[in-house]
Amino acid sequence: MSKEITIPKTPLPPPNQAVGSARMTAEDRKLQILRVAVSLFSQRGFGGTTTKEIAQAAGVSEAMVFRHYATKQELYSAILDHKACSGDSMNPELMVAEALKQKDDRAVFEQLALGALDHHECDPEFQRLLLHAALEGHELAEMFFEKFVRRVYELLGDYIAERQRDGAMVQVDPAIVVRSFVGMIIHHSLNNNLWDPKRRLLKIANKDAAKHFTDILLHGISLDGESEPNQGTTRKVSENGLSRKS
Amino acid sequence: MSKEITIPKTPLPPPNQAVGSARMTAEDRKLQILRVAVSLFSQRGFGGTTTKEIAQAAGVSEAMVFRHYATKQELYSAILDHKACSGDSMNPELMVAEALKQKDDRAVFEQLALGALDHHECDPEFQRLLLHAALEGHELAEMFFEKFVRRVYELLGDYIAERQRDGAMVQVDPAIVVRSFVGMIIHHSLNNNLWDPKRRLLKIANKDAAKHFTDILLHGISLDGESEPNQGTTRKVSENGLSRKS
DNA sequence: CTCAGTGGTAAGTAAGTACTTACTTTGCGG
DNA sequence: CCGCAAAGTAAGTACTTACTTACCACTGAG
Repeated sequence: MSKEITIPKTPLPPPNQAVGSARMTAEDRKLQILRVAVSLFSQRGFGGTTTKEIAQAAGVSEAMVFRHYATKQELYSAILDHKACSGDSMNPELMVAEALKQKDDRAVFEQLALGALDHHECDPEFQRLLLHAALEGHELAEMFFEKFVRRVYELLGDYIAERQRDGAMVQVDPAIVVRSFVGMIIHHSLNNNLWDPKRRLLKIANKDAAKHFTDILLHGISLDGESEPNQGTTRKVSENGLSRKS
Repeated sequence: MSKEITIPKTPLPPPNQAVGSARMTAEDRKLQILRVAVSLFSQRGFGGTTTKEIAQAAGVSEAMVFRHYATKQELYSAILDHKACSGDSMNPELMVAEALKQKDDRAVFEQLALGALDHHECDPEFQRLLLHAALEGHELAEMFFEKFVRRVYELLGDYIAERQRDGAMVQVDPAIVVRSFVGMIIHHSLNNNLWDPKRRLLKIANKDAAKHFTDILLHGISLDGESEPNQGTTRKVSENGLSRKS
């Protein structure tokens, strides 16, 4: 079935010994090993990466890897810890605190989207690593979910509920609104990083993407006024648990 | 760093020899091996699954696996072929042909969403398999992208462009609308299958999810009429390349 | 200089790994 | 019942894997 296949085993970026093979302090070497391991694990996953490859990529012998990390597992965990905890933009609250207070819907969603898109763009390894971890059932994926995803849902969910009470948004389960919006963002990043890195389907700057996603979330794409019965099926919103003023 | 971790190696569903260890025809056994391999590969990925495990799960000796599939790669490819080509609902056109002709926007989007959600729900292995393939850079992922994803973008994109010409939708790049909508759907399935199988964040029937996603795409969540300057920043739609009759 | 400590390695080892070979069992048409 | 092909296996092979051991080389304080 289909033609012969040999898994690419992408040709291993040339041994990273630029200036690296010169003697380093333990700390530096440990970090360097971690960094090349990040790159390899994110490309090939845990099971697909060998300690030998890691050592080669770092320009040292395998024994050095094991001097710094007792086991391959420990190295993997160290990576995920490092990525998840070195909290650069790991805090959604900070990113939109101002907008939240001012109840500036557009700013809330757009800033959040832009923050996420930029983060995924400048650190694409993170998303791949996380996916691998989730697929392999690694507990660090669960940790990320609990510590980050959950908080985004609470933060945004609460805000939406508040705006609904203000009469500024339609009555839908806030969770589904969050899921919709997060879906647009994550899926877009996933396309850029994994499925379509060449941007064959859609090439757009993060800023524009964030704007358009926010537009769609807030206002949708239909132009028909509140009347204009297009099909009879169009616009029976209230049947779906949605209610709208007009 | 963090506590000791041993990758789960989920305890291997008990040797699948229900009645299976009785002698089977070559054809049946081949299919059975393929089926258990699907399950294992989707759980552990290609690199994480051993041919021994596959044989054990199928209740036969390893040699049998290699009688039916010359190499592990061939087995993997056979699986992806099988999944991708056994075109149950692999054809988006069919699912919405009627609605497309009638220009029933709601039906187009809602039916597509429901179809995808149902498919992912009743065959969760497929999504995992595909993700593994994409992460590992397997060409079958590329094939899926070309044969399916691309067609969805063309189909939906063309439809949206048409509706824009009809004056029924706002002028945005159709591709970004497609991305938004597909994002909601895929991300929702991914949550259900991978991140949050217990539905802690959002528990909702596929039918309802499809409806709500469609609602949001078509009409958004804001209630402020076309006027009512909420913040000054809210509603400068036309600046973003969006135009709206109003 | 010396000599201890640190950064580094060559060359293992035991347990896997994908894949083979040579052999046994089983069912079935004649 | 015979014969024989197809279903099935036990026990390899050649190689890789994660991890170790025992040893070197450089450096800088005394």
